[in-house]
Amino acid sequence: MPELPEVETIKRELTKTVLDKKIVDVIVNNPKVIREPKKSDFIKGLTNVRVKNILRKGKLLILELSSGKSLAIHLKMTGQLIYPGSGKTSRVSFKLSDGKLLDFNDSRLLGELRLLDEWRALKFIKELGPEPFDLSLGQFKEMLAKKKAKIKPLLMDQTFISGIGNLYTAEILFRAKIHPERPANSLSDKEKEILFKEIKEVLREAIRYGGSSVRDYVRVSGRGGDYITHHKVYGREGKSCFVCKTLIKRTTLGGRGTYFCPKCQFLLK
DNA sequence: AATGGGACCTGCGCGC
DNA sequence: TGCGCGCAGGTCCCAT
Repeated sequence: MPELPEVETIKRELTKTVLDKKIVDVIVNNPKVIREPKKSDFIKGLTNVRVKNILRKGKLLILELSSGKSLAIHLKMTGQLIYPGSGKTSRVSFKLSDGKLLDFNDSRLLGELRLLDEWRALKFIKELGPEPFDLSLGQFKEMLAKKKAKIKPLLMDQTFISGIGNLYTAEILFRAKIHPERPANSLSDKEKEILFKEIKEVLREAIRYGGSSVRDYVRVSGRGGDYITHHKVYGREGKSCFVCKTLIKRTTLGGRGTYFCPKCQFLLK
Protein backbone atom coordinates (compact mmCIF):
# COMPACT_ATOMS: atom_id res chain seq x y z
CA MET A 1 0.00 0.00 0.00
CA PRO A 2 1.69 3.02 1.24
CA GLU A 3 4.67 4.90 -0.03
CA LEU A 4 6.35 7.91 1.49
CA PRO A 5 3.40 10.32 1.15
CA GLU A 6 0.95 7.89 2.72
CA VAL A 7 3.25 6.95 5.60
CA GLU A 8 4.10 10.60 6.18
CA THR A 9 0.38 11.43 6.29
CA ILE A 10 -0.20 8.68 8.84
CA LYS A 11 2.78 9.82 10.86
CA ARG A 12 1.42 13.37 11.06
CA GLU A 13 -2.04 12.18 12.01
CA LEU A 14 -0.72 9.81 14.67
CA THR A 15 1.28 12.69 16.07
CA LYS A 16 -1.97 14.61 16.53
CA THR A 17 -3.95 11.71 17.95
CA VAL A 18 -1.81 9.23 19.89
CA LEU A 19 1.42 11.01 20.76
CA ASP A 20 1.97 11.20 24.55
CA LYS A 21 -0.83 8.73 25.21
CA LYS A 22 -0.21 5.56 27.13
CA ILE A 23 -0.89 2.11 25.77
CA VAL A 24 -2.84 0.30 28.49
CA ASP A 25 -3.61 -2.95 26.68
CA VAL A 26 -2.75 -4.85 23.52
CA ILE A 27 -5.35 -7.07 21.84
CA VAL A 28 -3.89 -9.55 19.34
CA ASN A 29 -6.41 -11.00 16.90
CA ASN A 30 -3.83 -12.43 14.51
CA PRO A 31 -0.30 -12.96 15.78
CA LYS A 32 1.08 -13.39 12.25
CA VAL A 33 1.78 -9.68 11.92
CA ILE A 34 3.95 -9.69 15.04
CA ARG A 35 7.41 -10.42 13.67
CA GLU A 36 9.33 -9.96 16.88
CA PRO A 37 9.51 -10.68 19.73
CA LYS A 38 7.08 -13.52 20.47
CA LYS A 39 3.49 -12.57 21.16
CA SER A 40 3.60 -12.62 24.95
CA ASP A 41 6.73 -10.46 25.12
CA PHE A 42 5.29 -8.15 22.49
CA ILE A 43 2.18 -7.59 24.59
CA LYS A 44 4.12 -7.27 27.82
CA GLY A 45 6.60 -4.79 26.32
CA LEU A 46 3.84 -2.60 24.96
CA THR A 47 1.61 -2.47 28.01
CA ASN A 48 1.82 0.58 30.24
CA VAL A 49 4.25 2.51 28.09
CA ARG A 50 3.80 5.99 26.68
CA VAL A 51 4.25 6.96 23.03
CA LYS A 52 7.06 9.46 23.30
CA ASN A 53 7.95 10.20 19.71
CA ILE A 54 6.75 9.24 16.23
CA LEU A 55 9.13 9.01 13.26
CA ARG A 56 9.09 7.92 9.65
CA LYS A 57 12.08 6.44 7.88
CA GLY A 58 11.27 5.69 4.26
CA LYS A 59 8.07 3.68 4.43
CA LEU A 60 8.66 2.56 8.00
CA LEU A 61 6.82 4.10 10.95
CA ILE A 62 8.52 4.15 14.31
CA LEU A 63 6.85 4.84 17.64
CA GLU A 64 9.45 5.52 20.30
CA LEU A 65 8.22 4.51 23.73
CA SER A 66 8.82 5.69 27.28
CA SER A 67 10.42 2.32 28.06
CA GLY A 68 13.26 3.07 25.65
CA LYS A 69 12.01 0.49 23.19
CA SER A 70 10.32 1.24 19.88
CA LEU A 71 7.39 -0.13 17.94
CA ALA A 72 8.32 -0.33 14.25
CA ILE A 73 5.38 -0.66 11.87
CA HIS A 74 5.66 -1.54 8.20
CA LEU A 75 2.29 -1.41 6.46
CA LYS A 76 3.51 -3.21 3.32
CA MET A 77 0.59 -3.45 0.87
CA THR A 78 -2.61 -3.35 2.89
CA GLY A 79 -1.73 -2.21 6.40
CA GLN A 80 -3.87 0.49 7.99
CA LEU A 81 -3.74 2.39 11.25
CA ILE A 82 -7.11 3.64 12.44
CA TYR A 83 -7.92 5.87 15.40
CA PRO A 84 -10.28 5.68 17.03
CA GLY A 85 -10.67 2.06 15.99
CA SER A 86 -13.51 -0.38 16.51
CA GLY A 87 -11.37 -3.45 17.08
CA LYS A 88 -13.69 -5.36 14.75
CA THR A 89 -11.42 -5.99 11.76
CA SER A 90 -8.07 -5.36 13.36
CA ARG A 91 -5.16 -7.79 13.47
CA VAL A 92 -3.87 -5.99 16.54
CA SER A 93 -5.50 -3.22 18.58
CA PHE A 94 -3.79 -0.97 21.07
CA LYS A 95 -5.98 0.30 23.86
CA LEU A 96 -4.90 3.79 24.84
CA SER A 97 -5.14 5.75 28.05
CA ASP A 98 -8.07 7.77 26.62
CA GLY A 99 -10.13 4.56 26.42
CA LYS A 100 -9.97 4.49 22.62
CA LEU A 101 -8.38 1.96 20.30
CA LEU A 102 -5.64 2.32 17.75
CA ASP A 103 -6.35 -0.45 15.24
CA PHE A 104 -3.81 -2.12 13.00
CA ASN A 105 -5.72 -3.60 10.05
CA ASP A 106 -4.07 -5.66 7.34
CA SER A 107 -6.12 -7.86 5.04
CA ARG A 108 -3.13 -9.52 3.37
CA LEU A 109 -1.14 -10.06 6.56
CA LEU A 110 2.05 -8.89 4.90
CA GLY A 111 2.50 -6.03 7.35
CA GLU A 112 5.04 -6.19 10.13
CA LEU A 113 4.99 -5.09 13.74
CA ARG A 114 8.22 -5.21 15.68
CA LEU A 115 9.00 -4.26 19.23
CA LEU A 116 12.66 -3.35 19.18
CA ASP A 117 15.34 -2.37 21.66
CA GLU A 118 17.00 -0.24 19.02
CA TRP A 119 15.28 0.49 15.73
CA ARG A 120 18.51 1.87 14.27
CA ALA A 121 19.92 -1.65 14.36
CA LEU A 122 17.28 -3.00 11.95
CA LYS A 123 18.84 -4.26 8.76
CA PHE A 124 16.19 -2.46 6.69
CA ILE A 125 17.11 0.81 8.40
CA LYS A 126 20.86 0.37 8.12
CA GLU A 127 20.58 -0.28 4.40
CA LEU A 128 18.03 2.45 3.74
CA GLY A 129 19.01 5.05 1.16
CA PRO A 130 18.70 8.80 1.77
CA GLU A 131 15.38 10.56 2.25
CA PRO A 132 14.46 12.40 -0.95
CA PHE A 133 14.02 15.69 0.92
CA ASP A 134 17.49 15.44 2.46
CA LEU A 135 19.26 15.17 -0.88
CA SER A 136 21.00 17.88 -2.82
CA LEU A 137 20.97 17.94 -6.60
CA GLY A 138 24.70 17.34 -6.65
CA GLN A 139 24.41 14.23 -4.50
CA PHE A 140 21.54 12.92 -6.57
CA LYS A 141 23.49 13.34 -9.81
CA GLU A 142 26.42 11.54 -8.30
CA MET A 143 24.22 8.66 -7.14
CA LEU A 144 22.85 8.20 -10.64
CA ALA A 145 26.15 8.49 -12.43
CA LYS A 146 27.43 5.12 -11.21
CA LYS A 147 24.22 3.21 -11.90
CA LYS A 148 23.37 1.45 -15.08
CA ALA A 149 20.16 -0.09 -13.76
CA LYS A 150 16.86 0.89 -15.32
CA ILE A 151 15.64 4.07 -13.77
CA LYS A 152 12.28 2.82 -12.52
CA PRO A 153 13.44 -0.16 -10.50
CA LEU A 154 16.33 1.97 -9.28
CA LEU A 155 14.06 4.68 -7.87
CA MET A 156 12.04 1.96 -6.17
CA ASP A 157 15.14 0.43 -4.62
CA GLN A 158 14.93 1.43 -0.95
CA THR A 159 18.68 1.16 -0.54
CA PHE A 160 19.17 3.69 -3.32
CA ILE A 161 16.62 6.28 -2.22
CA SER A 162 13.96 5.77 0.42
CA GLY A 163 10.21 6.08 0.27
CA ILE A 164 9.40 5.86 -3.44
CA GLY A 165 7.30 2.91 -4.64
CA ASN A 166 5.53 1.70 -7.73
CA LEU A 167 2.85 4.34 -7.96
CA TYR A 168 4.91 7.45 -7.36
CA THR A 169 7.79 6.29 -9.58
CA ALA A 170 5.31 6.11 -12.44
CA GLU A 171 4.01 9.61 -11.75
CA ILE A 172 7.49 11.05 -11.25
CA LEU A 173 8.88 9.58 -14.47
CA PHE A 174 5.89 10.76 -16.45
CA ARG A 175 6.32 14.31 -15.24
CA ALA A 176 10.04 14.16 -15.91
CA LYS A 177 9.29 12.71 -19.39
CA ILE A 178 11.67 9.81 -18.81
CA HIS A 179 10.99 6.26 -20.04
CA PRO A 180 10.98 3.77 -17.14
CA GLU A 181 13.58 1.55 -18.84
CA ARG A 182 16.20 4.19 -19.41
CA PRO A 183 19.51 3.23 -17.82
CA ALA A 184 20.15 5.63 -14.95
CA ASN A 185 23.56 6.67 -16.22
CA SER A 186 22.15 7.50 -19.65
CA LEU A 187 20.18 10.46 -18.33
CA SER A 188 21.44 13.86 -19.41
CA ASP A 189 22.30 16.47 -16.83
CA LYS A 190 19.14 18.32 -17.68
CA GLU A 191 17.06 15.16 -17.24
CA LYS A 192 18.64 14.47 -13.88
CA GLU A 193 17.75 17.97 -12.75
CA ILE A 194 14.16 17.62 -13.87
CA LEU A 195 13.89 14.18 -12.31
CA PHE A 196 15.22 15.50 -9.03
CA LYS A 197 12.73 18.36 -9.07
CA GLU A 198 9.80 16.08 -9.91
CA ILE A 199 10.64 13.58 -7.17
CA LYS A 200 10.31 16.30 -4.59
CA GLU A 201 7.34 17.97 -6.22
CA VAL A 202 5.26 14.83 -6.67
CA LEU A 203 5.98 13.61 -3.13
CA ARG A 204 5.31 17.01 -1.62
CA GLU A 205 2.06 17.41 -3.53
CA ALA A 206 0.93 13.90 -2.63
CA ILE A 207 1.57 14.64 1.04
CA ARG A 208 -0.46 17.82 0.71
CA TYR A 209 -3.40 15.74 -0.54
CA GLY A 210 -3.03 13.08 2.14
CA GLY A 211 -1.71 10.39 -0.23
CA SER A 212 -3.37 8.22 -2.88
CA SER A 213 -6.23 5.88 -2.01
CA VAL A 214 -6.16 3.34 -4.81
CA ARG A 215 -7.47 0.35 -2.87
CA ASP A 216 -6.81 -0.10 0.81
CA TYR A 217 -4.97 2.96 1.95
CA VAL A 218 -6.85 5.22 4.30
CA ARG A 219 -5.75 7.89 6.69
CA VAL A 220 -5.83 7.45 10.45
CA SER A 221 -9.31 8.98 10.51
CA GLY A 222 -10.50 6.31 8.09
CA ARG A 223 -11.08 8.64 5.17
CA GLY A 224 -9.12 8.31 1.95
CA GLY A 225 -6.33 10.44 0.55
CA ASP A 226 -7.11 12.65 -2.43
CA TYR A 227 -4.00 12.54 -4.59
CA ILE A 228 -5.47 9.93 -6.93
CA THR A 229 -7.30 12.72 -8.75
CA HIS A 230 -3.86 14.02 -9.72
CA HIS A 231 -2.56 10.76 -11.19
CA LYS A 232 -1.40 11.14 -14.76
CA VAL A 233 -0.44 7.55 -15.61
CA TYR A 234 -0.77 5.15 -12.70
CA GLY A 235 -3.81 2.93 -13.26
CA ARG A 236 -4.63 4.69 -16.55
CA GLU A 237 -3.81 1.95 -19.06
CA GLY A 238 -5.63 2.51 -22.36
CA LYS A 239 -6.72 6.01 -21.40
CA SER A 240 -5.43 9.01 -23.28
CA CYS A 241 -2.43 10.97 -22.09
CA PHE A 242 -3.41 14.34 -20.60
CA VAL A 243 -0.53 15.94 -22.51
CA CYS A 244 -0.53 14.33 -25.97
CA LYS A 245 -3.65 12.11 -26.12
CA THR A 246 -1.60 8.97 -26.87
CA LEU A 247 -2.93 5.91 -25.05
CA ILE A 248 -1.18 5.15 -21.77
CA LYS A 249 0.63 1.83 -21.84
CA ARG A 250 1.11 -0.78 -19.18
CA THR A 251 4.10 -3.12 -19.20
CA THR A 252 5.81 -5.23 -16.59
CA LEU A 253 9.21 -4.14 -15.33
CA GLY A 254 11.00 -5.88 -12.51
CA GLY A 255 7.81 -7.79 -11.90
CA ARG A 256 5.73 -4.67 -11.31
CA GLY A 257 3.00 -3.06 -13.37
CA THR A 258 4.51 -0.07 -15.12
CA TYR A 259 2.43 2.74 -16.59
CA PHE A 260 3.78 5.35 -18.98
CA CYS A 261 3.01 7.43 -22.05
CA PRO A 262 4.95 5.94 -24.97
CA LYS A 263 5.09 9.31 -26.69
CA CYS A 264 5.92 11.69 -23.82
CA GLN A 265 8.36 9.15 -22.34
CA PHE A 266 10.20 8.06 -25.44
CA LEU A 267 12.88 5.41 -25.06
CA LEU A 268 16.13 6.54 -26.68
CA LYS A 269 18.15 3.65 -28.03
C1' DA B 1 26.98 -7.70 -9.04
C1' DA B 2 22.71 -7.45 -11.06
C1' DT B 3 18.26 -9.25 -12.53
C1' DG B 4 14.22 -12.31 -12.41
C1' DG B 5 11.02 -15.20 -10.29
C1' DG B 6 8.72 -16.85 -6.42
C1' DA B 7 7.12 -16.47 -1.72
C1' DC B 8 4.62 -14.20 1.68
C1' DC B 9 -1.09 -13.50 1.95
C1' DT B 10 -6.04 -12.06 1.03
C1' DG B 11 -9.57 -10.18 -1.75
C1' DC B 12 -11.29 -7.71 -5.74
C1' DG B 13 -12.86 -7.27 -10.46
C1' DC B 14 -13.22 -9.26 -14.78
C1' DG B 15 -14.41 -12.54 -18.46
C1' DC B 16 -16.55 -16.70 -19.48
C1' DT C 1 -24.59 -16.76 -10.00
C1' DG C 2 -20.21 -18.94 -9.79
C1' DC C 3 -15.40 -20.07 -10.87
C1' DG C 4 -10.80 -19.22 -12.17
C1' DC C 5 -7.35 -15.97 -13.29
C1' DG C 6 -4.79 -11.85 -12.94
C1' DC C 7 -3.68 -8.31 -10.27
C1' DA C 8 -2.55 -5.36 -6.06
C1' DG C 9 1.00 1.39 -2.87
C1' DG C 10 6.31 -4.00 -0.54
C1' DT C 11 10.21 -6.58 0.63
C1' DC C 12 13.00 -10.71 1.15
C1' DC C 13 15.28 -14.84 -0.55
C1' DC C 14 17.12 -17.76 -3.91
C1' DA C 15 18.74 -19.05 -8.48
C1' DT C 16 21.20 -17.85 -12.45
